[in-house]
Amino acid sequence: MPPNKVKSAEPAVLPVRPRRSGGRLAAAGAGKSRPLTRIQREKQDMILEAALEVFSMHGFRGATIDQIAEVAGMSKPNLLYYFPRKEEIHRRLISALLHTWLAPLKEMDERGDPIPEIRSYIRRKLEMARDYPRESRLFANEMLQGAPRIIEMIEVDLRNLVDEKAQVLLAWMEEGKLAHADPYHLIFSIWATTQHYADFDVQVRAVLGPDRNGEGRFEDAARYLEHLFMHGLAPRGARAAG
Amino acid sequence: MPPNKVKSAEPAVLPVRPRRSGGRLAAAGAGKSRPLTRIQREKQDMILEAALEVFSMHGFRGATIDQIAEVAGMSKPNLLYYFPRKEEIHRRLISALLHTWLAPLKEMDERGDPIPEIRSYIRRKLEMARDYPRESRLFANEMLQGAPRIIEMIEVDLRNLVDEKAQVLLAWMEEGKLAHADPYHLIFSIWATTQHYADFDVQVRAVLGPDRNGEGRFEDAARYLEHLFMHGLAPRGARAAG
DNA sequence: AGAAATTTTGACCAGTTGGAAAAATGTTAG
DNA sequence: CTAACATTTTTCCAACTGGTCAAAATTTCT
Repeated sequence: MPPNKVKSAEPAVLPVRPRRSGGRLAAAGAGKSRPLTRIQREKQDMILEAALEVFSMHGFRGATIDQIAEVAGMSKPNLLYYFPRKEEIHRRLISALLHTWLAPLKEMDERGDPIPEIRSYIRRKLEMARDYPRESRLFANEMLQGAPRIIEMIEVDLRNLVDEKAQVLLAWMEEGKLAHADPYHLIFSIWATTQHYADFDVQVRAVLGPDRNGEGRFEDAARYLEHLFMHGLAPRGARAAG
Repeated sequence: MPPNKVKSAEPAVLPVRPRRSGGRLAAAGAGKSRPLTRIQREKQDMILEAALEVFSMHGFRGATIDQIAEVAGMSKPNLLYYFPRKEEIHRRLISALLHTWLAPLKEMDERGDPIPEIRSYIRRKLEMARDYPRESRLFANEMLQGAPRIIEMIEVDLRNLVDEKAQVLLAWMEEGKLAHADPYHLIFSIWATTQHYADFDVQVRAVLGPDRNGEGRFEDAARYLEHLFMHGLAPRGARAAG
C-alpha cells in the first residue's frame, strides 16, 4: 500500500506526480521572510480592506472569515493561505490603525500657538472621522470589548503620547494662552466629539435627516466644534461664575 | 423509583406517563398573555441582566446564548424557555434602554434657565455613563453595527425628541441666553463627551492610570465638561475672532 | 518547453452555535 | 393525594465556525 517503487507495472491511473504541496505563505510576523511579491501585497491588501469592512461592523467575534473572504472576492482557504489565522488579520489592522490614529495628536506642536494648534487638531481629527470611518469603528469596537487585543499598546504608546501632550497643554495654560482645564479630559473630549461622527454615523444621519446630511454636514460640525472648544455656549456677555 | 402503583404487571421499566410536554412560555410580544408570575419575572430579569452584561461587551453577533445562560446561572434550554429567541432578549434590552436613555434629554425644560438646564443635562448624562455603563455600551454596539435592530426607533422617537429640543435650544439662543450654535451638533457633543466615559472606559482608565481613576474621576470629568461647555478653552481675556 | 515554486480550489473536520423535542421534575389548586 | 400545569434537564441536530490538507491550476524561472 505505501508507495513502494514498483518499477515495472505502473497502474496507469492517476499520474501520481509527487509534486510537493504548497506550504503556507511565510508569516509576516516572523523575522527573515522574502520581500513579498507584488501579487502577495495586492492580495493581502484586498484581504485587509475587506476585513476592515467586516470587523468594523461586527467586531472581532461577530466577524467571520467567510464573510471577509466573500467581500475580498476569494475563497476562504485562499484567504487563509495569506493570513493563517483570523487574529492575524485583526492584529495587522489594529496596529496599522493605531499608528495613523495617533498621528494628528503627534502633530500638535508645543512651539505653535495654542489656539490654532488645538483648532487644527480638532479639524484633523474630524477629517479622519469623515475619511476613515471604518477605522474609527474598528477602534471603537475594540474599546467596547475591553481592548483585549491592544490593551498593552493603549497602556504604553497611547498613554505616553497623551501624557506628553498633556504636559504641553499644561504649559500653555500656565502661560495664560489657554484656559485652565484638565488636559486629559480635554483630549478625551476632542476624541469623543470627533469620533462620534464616525462611530454613531447612523444616529447622526437619522437625526439630521437627508437634508442636513450632504456636503455641509462636515462643515457644520467643524464650525460648531470650533465654537464649542473656543468659547463654549454661554452667551457672549456672560461672566464666569467660579 | 417513580411512584407508580403497580396494580397488575407493569413492565416496571419506564413509567411512560403520557404527560403533556410543557409548551414554551407565552411570548411577551403577543397580545393577551397571562400576567406573568413572580418567578417568571424574576427569571426574566436574571436573564436580561446577564444578557446586558454579555451583549454590551460582544455585540449581538459576538454574544452567545450559552454565555448568557452561564452568566445567568441556568442552562441554555432553560433560558430558551423564557426567551425563545436570542433576538427576543436583545430587542427587550434595547427598547427598555432607549426609554431610560432619552429620559435626561426629555427633562431639559424650556421654561428653565438655559445655562443651568444644559449644565444639569450634562451632569445627568454623565451620571448615566457612570451608573449604567453597560447600557451605554449596548447602545454603542448597536450603533456601530448600523443599528439594524432599532433603526426605526432612532428615526422616529429619538429624532422627534431631538428635533423638539433643538427648537428649545434655538429659542434660547434667539433670546440671547445662549451662544448661537447648531443645536443638533450641540446635542451630539453632549452625548459624545459623556458617553465616552462609559464606552471607552478601558482607554480612559489606561490613560489616566490608577491614581486619577478613583472617586475623583467622575468629578474631574464633570468639572472639565462644565467648563468646556460654558466657556470653552480660549483664555479668559480673549475676544471672539469671527 | 519543462521544472520548480506559488497560488487556488475542493473536500473535509472538529468544535460551536442557535434552537427543537421530549422527558423529568417541581408546584399548586381542588 | 393527584391531575394539570409550570419549570428544568437531557438529548439531539443542522448550520456555521475557524482551520487543515492534498491535489490541481497557475505562474515563474531557466
